Amino acid sequence: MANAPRKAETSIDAIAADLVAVLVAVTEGEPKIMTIANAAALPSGPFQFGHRSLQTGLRAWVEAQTGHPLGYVEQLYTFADHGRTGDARAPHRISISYLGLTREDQVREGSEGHWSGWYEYFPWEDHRAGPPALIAKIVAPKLRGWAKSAESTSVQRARWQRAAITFGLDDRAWNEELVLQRYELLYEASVIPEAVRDKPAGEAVVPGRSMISDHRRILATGIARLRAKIKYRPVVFELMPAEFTLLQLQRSVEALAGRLVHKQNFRRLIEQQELVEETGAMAAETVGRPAKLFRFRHGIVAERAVAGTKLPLSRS
Amino acid sequence: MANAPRKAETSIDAIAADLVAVLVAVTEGEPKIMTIANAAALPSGPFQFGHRSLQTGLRAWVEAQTGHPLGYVEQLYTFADHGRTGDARAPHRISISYLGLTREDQVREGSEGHWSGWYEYFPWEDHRAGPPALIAKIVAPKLRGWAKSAESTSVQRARWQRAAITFGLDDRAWNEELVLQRYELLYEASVIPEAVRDKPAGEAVVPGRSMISDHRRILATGIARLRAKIKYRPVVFELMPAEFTLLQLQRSVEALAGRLVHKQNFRRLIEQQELVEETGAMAAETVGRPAKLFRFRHGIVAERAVAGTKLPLSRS
DNA sequence: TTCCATTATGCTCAGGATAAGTATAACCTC
DNA sequence: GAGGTTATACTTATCCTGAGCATAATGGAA
Repeated sequence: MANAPRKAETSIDAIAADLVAVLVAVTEGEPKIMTIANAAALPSGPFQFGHRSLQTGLRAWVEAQTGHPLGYVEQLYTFADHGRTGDARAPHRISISYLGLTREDQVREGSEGHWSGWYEYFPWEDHRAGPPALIAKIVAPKLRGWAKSAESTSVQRARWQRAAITFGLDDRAWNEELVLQRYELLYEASVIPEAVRDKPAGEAVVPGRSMISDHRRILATGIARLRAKIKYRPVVFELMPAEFTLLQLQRSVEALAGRLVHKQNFRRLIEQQELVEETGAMAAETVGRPAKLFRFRHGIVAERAVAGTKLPLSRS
Repeated sequence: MANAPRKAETSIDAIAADLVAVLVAVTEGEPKIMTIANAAALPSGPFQFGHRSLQTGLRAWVEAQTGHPLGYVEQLYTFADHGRTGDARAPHRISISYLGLTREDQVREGSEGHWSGWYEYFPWEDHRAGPPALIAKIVAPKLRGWAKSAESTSVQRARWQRAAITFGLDDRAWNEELVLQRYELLYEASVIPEAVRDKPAGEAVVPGRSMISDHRRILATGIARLRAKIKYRPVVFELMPAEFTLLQLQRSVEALAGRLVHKQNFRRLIEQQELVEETGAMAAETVGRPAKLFRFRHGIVAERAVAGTKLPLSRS
C-alpha cells in the first residue's frame, strides 16, 4: 500500500451509518430501557443528509419511533457489525450507539415505543437479592461444558478462569461492571440465541430475552457504561424526579448497579458531597417514618471541578 | 416524521468514514505521538470496502503512512466534523478515532511518519515543573478578556468560572484529566488557530502547534482518555520496554499525567499490586545507586478481575 | 394502648488506604 | 572521603470505608 493521500478526495468508499439509542429510565426501583419492535430492538435509524449532527439524528429517530424526547445523551461505541451478520461482502454498515437517560413518562399513544425492564434481557445481572439462581444452575454448568470442550488443557483452564472471573464463580467476587464481558463470553460459548443464529450448531439455553442484530450487545455496553459512570459522575439524578427521598435515590442506584449498598454509608456519602439539598417538604404516603425530600443541587456540578460522585459500590 | 422503518432497506444516505489514530509512545520521559504531513496531522484514512473491520482498516492506514505497526488499540470517539469544517451542505463525513499505545521504534526510512512530543501541541498541559508560565501570562488574561466580552454579567461570571475550573485558576486545583475541556474552551474563546480558521475575526495568541481539521481535538481526546485510564488499568506497560526500573516507570506515568508523583508511595503501590516482578538484573549505566530491573507480570491481568492499577494521582 | 413492623437518621469504631516525610543504603565523580 | 544522585525501608498522621448499634417517627395490628 503506497503512501495514500491523507483524505480521499471524494470517497468512493461510501458506507451507511445507523444511530442506535440505549434510552434508560428507572421507575419504582426497576431499570427500564426503551424498546421498539415488540421489545426486540432498540430505537434506531440511519444517519441521513438532513441531520445536522449525529446527536440530532439520533434525537429525531427516537422521537419519531417512541414519542419520547431525549434528555442527557452520551456516545457509547461505534462498530461495524460484520463478523456478526455474516455477509462479509456486503457494503459496510456501521452502528453508532448512544446512552440516554430520562424519566419514564407518557409514551405517546399508538407509538411503537415500550419500556422494558433491562433485567429481562440480562437476568444474570441482577444481584440485589444475592446471586441469581440461574448462574449456578444454568450458566456455570454450560460454561464448564464449553471450557471442557476445548482441545488443550491449557485452553480449558484459560476458558474456565475467564468464566470464573466474569461471573464471580469459585468464590470470586462479583464485579457488576463486567456486563459486556459476560455477554461476550456467553456469545462465544454459543449459549445465547444470537450466537446460534448464524451458526446452525449449538443450543441456546441461558434464559433472557434476546434482540435483533447487535442490539443486546449494545445494551450490554450501555449498562456497563452506566454502572461504571454512576460511581464517579452525578448522572443518577438524570433518572430521578425533581424531588426524591434518599431511599428512592438509593433504590435507583441499586437498581442500576444490580447490588445493594449500605444505607447509612450511602446517605453519608451523598450528603457530605453536597450533591443534594432539602426541599423542606416530607414524603407523603409511605410506610414507616416519613423521609425528607431532597432535590439535586445543579450548581454543584459547575462549582466543583467536574464533581465526582462517590458511591459505596467499591468493595464487598 | 412518520414511523419510519427500523432499518433503511438500501440506504440512500451514504456517508464516508475516516479512521484516525492517536498513536502514543513514551521515550526518555517524554510522551510522543505519531504524526504525518509535517507534524500537522494524525495518521488517518478512509474506511474502505476492503477493510474487514474498523480496526484492520486503521492498522492498514497507520502502517502504510508511518511504517509503524499498531499494538494495543482502543476506540476513542466518533463524530461528524461539521460545524467545525463549515460546509453545512456537504455530504456527511464522520471520523472514528482510536487510541494506540506502542514503543517508539524505528520508523521506516522515507516514510511520512514522525514522532512529535505531545506537549508541543498542548504546552499548557505539562505541569511536571509546576504550572507553565504561559498559563498565567497568556492563557488566563485572554480568557479573562473573553469572559469580560460577554453581554450579561451572569454570562461573564459563568465564563470565568468555567475557565478557572478547567485551568485551575483562582487557587483551584489543577485537574490533569480535563484536557479536552481546556481545548474546547480555548476554541470557544477563539484564542487558538483552529477557531479563527473559519471565522475571520480574532487573533490566535495561545502558543502551541495546531493541526489540520479536527486532529488536535482528537489528540486532546486521546490524551484525556489515557490520563484517566492509567489510573485504573495497567496500560502504562504497553508503553514500556520489556525491562525497566521503577523510576523509569514512574517517569513514564508522570510524562503522561503531566504531573509528578511521590516516589516512595508510587513504588509501594506498584509493588503491593504485584503488577511487576524482579528480573534479577540491575540497571546498568546509571548515576546513583543501581536500580533493580522489573518486568510486567502479564499473568496478573488474567488472574485478577480486570486488575485495577492504582496510581498516586488522586489528590495533591 | 401496646406492640410490632418499617423506615429514617445519628453516631461510633476498627481497619485500610493515602500523603508526606525521615532515614539509610549504594553507587559515581572528583 | 565529600558530595551528588538514586534506591529503598520505615514512620506518622489523616482520611476514607465498611459495618454495626442505637434511637426516632410513623402506621397498623393485637
